[in-house]
Order: sequence, then structure tokens, then C-alpha cells
Amino acid sequence: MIDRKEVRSLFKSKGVPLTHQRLAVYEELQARHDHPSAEDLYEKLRGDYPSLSLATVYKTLQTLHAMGLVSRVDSPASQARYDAVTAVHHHAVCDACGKIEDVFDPRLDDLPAPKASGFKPRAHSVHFHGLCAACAEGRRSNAARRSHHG
Amino acid sequence: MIDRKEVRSLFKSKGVPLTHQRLAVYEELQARHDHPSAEDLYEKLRGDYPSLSLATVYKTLQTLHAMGLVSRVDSPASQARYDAVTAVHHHAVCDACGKIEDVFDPRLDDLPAPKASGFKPRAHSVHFHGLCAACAEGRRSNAARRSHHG
DNA sequence: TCTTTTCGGATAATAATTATCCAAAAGGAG
DNA sequence: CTCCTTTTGGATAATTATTATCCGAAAAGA
Repeated sequence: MIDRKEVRSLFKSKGVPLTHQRLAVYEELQARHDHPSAEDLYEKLRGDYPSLSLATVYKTLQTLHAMGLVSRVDSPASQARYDAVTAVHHHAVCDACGKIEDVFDPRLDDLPAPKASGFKPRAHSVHFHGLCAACAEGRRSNAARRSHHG
Repeated sequence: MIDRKEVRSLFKSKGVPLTHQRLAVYEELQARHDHPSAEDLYEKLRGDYPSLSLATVYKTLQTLHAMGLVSRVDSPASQARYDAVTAVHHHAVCDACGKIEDVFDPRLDDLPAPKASGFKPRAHSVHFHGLCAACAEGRRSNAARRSHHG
């Protein structure tokens, strides 16, 4: 758990101004574990900060994410991608160009199910994040696709 | 590989009309493995079907997905969700109500990396899909959240 | 407190996706 | 093959999530 004092010094060390809004968003996010959306946070916080803007929540989340204080759940992909291969397989997503490769590996198909919590799993998928061969090799040409695909 | 004849009988068995557009989208999706978006498919197919509409591609993909002929890559979540827990952990997503639970299990933290293809992995995450305790128990009340969250 | 820089709020803009409406094509019976 | 009924496809408006823009306001440091 990162307390307020640590947060303050972390912002200072990175030269990022710590505003009331940023602290409020971060502390709200720390206090709950239901993975709220920007909208959810906005609805909750506007009670305490009536002048708060939804755009500010979005910008703040980007800032916190860039600092590594929060993480995004699910994919940052803005477009849905489809696949005619419905057999169980996994994916490797290139962070640089957005390319998605199939990963077939039987060792990934049978993973330990979530314990406790009463969750009934039906399926799972593993997403690897990293760099595809082309981008790892330094060919930045592919990066253009990123802006195109989101 | 599902050939045209099988596709035709599958549609018939489910009572879903098989149109030229549906067949075209499905066969194009079968022919490639770059996980195209609706937009990508539209751009490609409009050469052969000049009257094709983007909305039709979207509707067709939904139809094919509902029939289990194609799968969606990445998350179907329409809103980004955030988390103040940045330690390595995984997620269990309820297909009924959209709730996302954290899954901590060290056995999931060290999985075999994708072989070949030259992909350089930096991180990975496992997404379980299924039903949360409340939904599995039959409480449908939560389903309302789904439409709210997307 | 004063100055400079960066941020926050309001709102317009953008991007992806879905809803709407009617002509048109699919499926089945004869 | 033709007719009839039902469901789809095309064009476009609408919706939703997110980002950009512009200017007053707050933060950081001296």
C-alpha cells in the first residue's frame, strides 16, 4: 500500500505536479477493487469535487498509468479484432505496432483455475505483451500501423 | 478447416439465412490470420462487393460470433477499467454481469513464453471467463450491470 | 507573494460501434 | 421458376468512449 506521503514524493521525484484531483482519483482507485472505469470514478468523486470534469478523470488516469501507479485491465485495443480460428489458442500482442499473433501451446491450455471466490471458469486466454520480431529488430516502419489500428 | 458446404449446412441447421455477404466475410476471415478488424474486412471486401456496407460487416461479425464460427480477440469490454494494484496478477471476468475479479496465483506468473516467431515477451496476463459467484448462483439481478458497463 | 508552468473545466471533435428505416434478397411452398 | 413471407443489407443517424482544444486557475519554486 502506497500512502499519501509516498505518493507525494513519487510525483515530486518525477517532476509531475500533484493536484487534488490526481490524489483523489488515485486514493479512490486504491480504496476499491472493482476495477472502475473513468466514468465510474467520475460519478463517485463528483460528490466530493462538484467541479470535477470527466475529461480530467481521463487525463488523470493516463497520467497515473504513465507513472506506473495504476494499471489498465483488459486490452487497450480500441478496435475489436476477429479470428476464424475458434480452437483454443492464445495471443502475443506487439506493444509497438499492435500486431496480434496466435500462440499455440498445449501447456497454456490447462491452467490452475481461480481459487475461492466462487467463480465458475468456462475458458481462459493468455495474452503476452512485448515486441514482435519486426519491432524488436528495430524496424520502426510497423509503428505506423499502430496509429491506424488504435 | 470448415468448407463452404459445411458452412451452408451449419447455417441451415441453425435456421440462419446464409447470404453472400456472410459467406464472403467468413471466407475472408478464414483465409487470413492477422486478426482483422471490421474496418479491415470492409476495406478488403468492398473491392469484390462494391455495395457492401460497413454496418453489414459489423452485423455479420456479430452473427458469426453468436454462431461460434469466429472468435473475438481481446476484450469485449467497451470501457477501459483501471486498477491501483500494479503487482502481477490476473483476472476473472464474469460473462453475465461484466464484473472483474483479481486472481492471485504464483503458478500463473511464470508461463512458457511463445516459441518461435521471434516475439520478445515482456509481460503476460491470464483472463478467465465464466460466471461469478452471484451469477452462477442464479441471481440474474446482476445482469443489469452488463448493459450499463457494455 | 510573485512568476512561470502546467493543469483543470467546458466543450467540440473523433473513432468505434449500434440503431433505424425501407428496399432487396433468402427460403420455402406450390 | 414464381409468389409470398421473413429476415437481411445498405445508407445514415445516433450513441458511446475517448481525446483534443482553449483559456482561466492552481501548483511549484524563489
